Amino acid sequence: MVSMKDISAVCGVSVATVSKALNDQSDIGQETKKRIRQVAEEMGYFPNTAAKMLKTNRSYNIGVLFNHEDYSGLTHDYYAFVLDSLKRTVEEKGYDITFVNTSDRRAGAMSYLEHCKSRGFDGVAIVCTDFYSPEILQLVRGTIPIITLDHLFNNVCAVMSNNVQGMQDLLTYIYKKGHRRVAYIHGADSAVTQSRLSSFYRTAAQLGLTIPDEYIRMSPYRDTNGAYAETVRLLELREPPTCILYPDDFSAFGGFNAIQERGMRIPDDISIAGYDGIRVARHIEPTLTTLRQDTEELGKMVGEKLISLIEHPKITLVETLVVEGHVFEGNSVADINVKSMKSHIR
Amino acid sequence: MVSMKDISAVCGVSVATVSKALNDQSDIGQETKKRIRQVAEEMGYFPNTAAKMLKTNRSYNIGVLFNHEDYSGLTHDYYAFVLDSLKRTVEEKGYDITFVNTSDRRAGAMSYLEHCKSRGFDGVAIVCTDFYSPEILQLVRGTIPIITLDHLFNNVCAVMSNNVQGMQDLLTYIYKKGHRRVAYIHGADSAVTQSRLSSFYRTAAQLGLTIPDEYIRMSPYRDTNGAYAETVRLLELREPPTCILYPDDFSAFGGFNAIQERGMRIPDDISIAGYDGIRVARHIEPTLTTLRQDTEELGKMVGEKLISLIEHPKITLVETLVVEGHVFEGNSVADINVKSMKSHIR
DNA sequence: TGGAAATACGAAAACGATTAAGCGACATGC
DNA sequence: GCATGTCGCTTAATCGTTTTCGTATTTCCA
Repeated sequence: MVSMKDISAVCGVSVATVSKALNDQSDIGQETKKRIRQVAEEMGYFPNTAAKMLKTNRSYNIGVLFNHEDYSGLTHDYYAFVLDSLKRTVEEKGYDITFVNTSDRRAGAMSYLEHCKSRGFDGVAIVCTDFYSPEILQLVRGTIPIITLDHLFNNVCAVMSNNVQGMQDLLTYIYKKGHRRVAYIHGADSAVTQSRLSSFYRTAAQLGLTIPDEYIRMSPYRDTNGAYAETVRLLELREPPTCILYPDDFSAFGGFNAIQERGMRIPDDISIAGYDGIRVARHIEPTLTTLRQDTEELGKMVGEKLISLIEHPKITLVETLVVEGHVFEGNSVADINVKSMKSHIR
Repeated sequence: MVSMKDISAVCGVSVATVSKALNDQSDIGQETKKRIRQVAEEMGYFPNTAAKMLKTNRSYNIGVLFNHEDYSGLTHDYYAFVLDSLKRTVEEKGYDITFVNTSDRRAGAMSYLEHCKSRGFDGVAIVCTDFYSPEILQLVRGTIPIITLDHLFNNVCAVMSNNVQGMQDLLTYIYKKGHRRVAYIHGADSAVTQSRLSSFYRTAAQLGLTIPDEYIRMSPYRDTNGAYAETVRLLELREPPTCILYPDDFSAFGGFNAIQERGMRIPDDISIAGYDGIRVARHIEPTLTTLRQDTEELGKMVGEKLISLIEHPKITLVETLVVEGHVFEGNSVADINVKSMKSHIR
């Protein structure tokens, strides 16, 4: 690898001058600068990142924390799309992305925070993990700029998909379609689940819906079998719902199957709705009505805010950025309004 | 950050000694080593990766090349699962993963190879990209250990999903189910496509199947609309196929919809099969018969071979590792054997 | 007991960059 | 005419490690 020393030798100047020329510093002659840059170009020079890091304490490298263990991480459409958008956003600004090592559990391995400091990450995006683990707490309390996705820590920047508004929009949409008996199979306990669930209750109350307790069930996220089982139980009620909400689109497929196996049709006999807006939901028949989260925007926000935190720490607000989703209108929710029936007839 | 110098001061030894103690070198006393290690632990020491890299030319960092532009990259189930497995594999061995920056197209930005050298990657896994681009060629010809997924370069290690065997197994399975009129909508031209297509023809010949030209169609990977359109054309043939193979599971959904919209049922009226074995294929009804690629094994192979290439360059063979997939038997392919009809009746 | 070998440690150079301080030459101001 | 300022460059220190080589001390054996 050609270094500044090599260039300085060729140009007959000191390495300091080369450094200044390449970094566009002020105290250098136009002529010299031009010549040095040209020679550097010809010799195929590129900087040694390690040396630069050592001296400047800047890595132009961002850590991304993705935990697999209990979470689906990378293989979850939602996170994959957010990461994809995040990657493009920061790469365009000259940053690279490195995963925070979460699998090295050998003796003497470093904690997340230590690992991040050791690698010299300029900032860390915590995307998908157990936010209550001690290691994560240590990390967010450290001195590295941090941003979280879909979780709030005190005094830490966060990007959140608006689950409250999302659930409200989705339920309101369903209400407007004429549904009055709406069941909600929610996911396992988490901040996200709580937002959605309380929004569900509040919106139902505002709309004047009464939700019997047996309409509220739990099934872990992305567990099609669980969703299947809960769907069966809902269908067996004396007064079954006319519409079922699922924790996510994936779970909705479980419900989908339970319903079809009993010879019922969607949406004619019963309506369903998912959450997330994963691709395949738009490509099956009937297309799934769901709350589509804006993963492109979420990833972009995470990246831009984190870089702002890194580059302008003083003037960057510690705040929570909220990204809106929107109802994706598939055809899994039937319109059962009397009004609309009439209009159909007319 | 506490450095070796700090530790040396506390212990009253030189930094050289500290370095040796922490790196388990030979020429150091047992007593001193123990003491230094203990102090290091107490002071919360961890190494400065940049300094270490600078000195040793080892980064314990692996570059992963994922291009989004025309390829679905991260958001493609297949690649996401491979990456997930790769990540776990290398992290357990103490390596981190950094994406090769493919989005920085600003003036003066580095080529892939320069970027990799600049970051000091110990090795690079080329997972998903346009393998024919000049930048990629420059990269594989460089001096960094390289491994590719699903593409062969001369003198470069590769991990391949066995597309030849896979297609053979899939078609044979379908044949055994009694199908004699099998259509294949293949993906856009690539090494993978060619393997599958030639395997399809060869297997068909071996089985004594005659495949009319109009049964072979093209639709880009993961293009549901394209698959939809081609399916319609196949269904409109004077003698339509009894089974249609798709480029991938996602495309199969396009066919799925085309078929259902025409009031035909799967598999009673027509059979379909996908390729890849993405999750959702197992969770819709009818479950999709497909060739499931072993993403877990693929990612593991990529990681292990690359690390072997890095750590034992002399004794590591430059070879192509082939990973077998297997037919996932859903219920989208009907058994139309006379024999089995009989056995049904019996 | 003397000398060779083994052992434990330190001094210093190096990796490739950045940057503060300094220095000569020349122009400017009063 | 002398202090002052500006420009363009060099010198040298520094970031935190690793590693070579040298040296002092101990051990071992003839």
